[in-house]
Amino acid sequence: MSKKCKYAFKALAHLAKRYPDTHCQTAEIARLENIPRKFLELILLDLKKGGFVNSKQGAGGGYYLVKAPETILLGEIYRLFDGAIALLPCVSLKFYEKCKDCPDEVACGLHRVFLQIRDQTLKLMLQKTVSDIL
Amino acid sequence: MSKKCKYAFKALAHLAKRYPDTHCQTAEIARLENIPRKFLELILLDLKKGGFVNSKQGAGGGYYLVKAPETILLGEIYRLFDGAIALLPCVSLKFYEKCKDCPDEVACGLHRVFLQIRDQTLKLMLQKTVSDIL
DNA sequence: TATAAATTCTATTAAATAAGTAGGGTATTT
DNA sequence: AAATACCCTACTTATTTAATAGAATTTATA
Repeated sequence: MSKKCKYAFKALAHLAKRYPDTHCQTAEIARLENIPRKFLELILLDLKKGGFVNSKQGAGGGYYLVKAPETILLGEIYRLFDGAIALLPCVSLKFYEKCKDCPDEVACGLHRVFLQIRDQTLKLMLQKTVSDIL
Repeated sequence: MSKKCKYAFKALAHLAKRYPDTHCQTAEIARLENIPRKFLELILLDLKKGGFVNSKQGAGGGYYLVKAPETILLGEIYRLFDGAIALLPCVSLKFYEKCKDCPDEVACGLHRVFLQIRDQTLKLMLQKTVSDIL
């Protein structure tokens, strides 16, 4: 997992603690969660584009969760920042790509095993939510 | 998974088909498995250093498995080429690193979830062997 | 014993990705 | 009007990935 993705999880967890009452500023999140401030700004912007958070500009503004913490699946966030959950593109659901070197996917033993691994990882990632990491 | 690691799996599977009778040359493996030849050479060298294959130099030489296919765990190979199986360094068994930004690992919600994911991935990776990808 | 075949070793390279940093623009409150 | 805080684009630096190149070494065999 990239640091960007990890920081995103931590930022969401931070916002979840305040949900739904109030909002937080990037400077506060950055300080309390030990995330470089300018880097965090980019991350929160991505989370906003993804529809997970919203913001208020100007003095006294800040970020807040749009959805309840228990409705934000960890897998969705992972995909937003790091792409495929699968270890091989040919077993990916959302980022599928055919292997150039593999003539027959159905007969491929690697495909079979890493599909199993993807299945169980995906199951947990789509079952666990932001409220599970508080 | 890096291509290097995927190619390593495919090369091992190729050698496993001949085990224990005969050996294969890199040129043959490269051609039949669609792997760049010179790249494959480096990979086989790493597998040799890792103790999984052995080689015979000179005309008529080649590579062959040292261990039976069913004793080569996919997780070992993965670690040799791509390092940690875990998605976070702080939940890695063999490549553990403390998170600089996290004050308390035990209380960390991310740690908890990604430890679960690591556990189930590790279980499959150390249970499946080269003979499972033939 | 020369030659061809095959592995071994070292170095280099091009492209992509990761992890930030910088600086100004825009909106809002006081 | 000034301060605050998000918004946006660009840039940088280091690392990793996926090879490629070429020569050295070893071995079988003709």
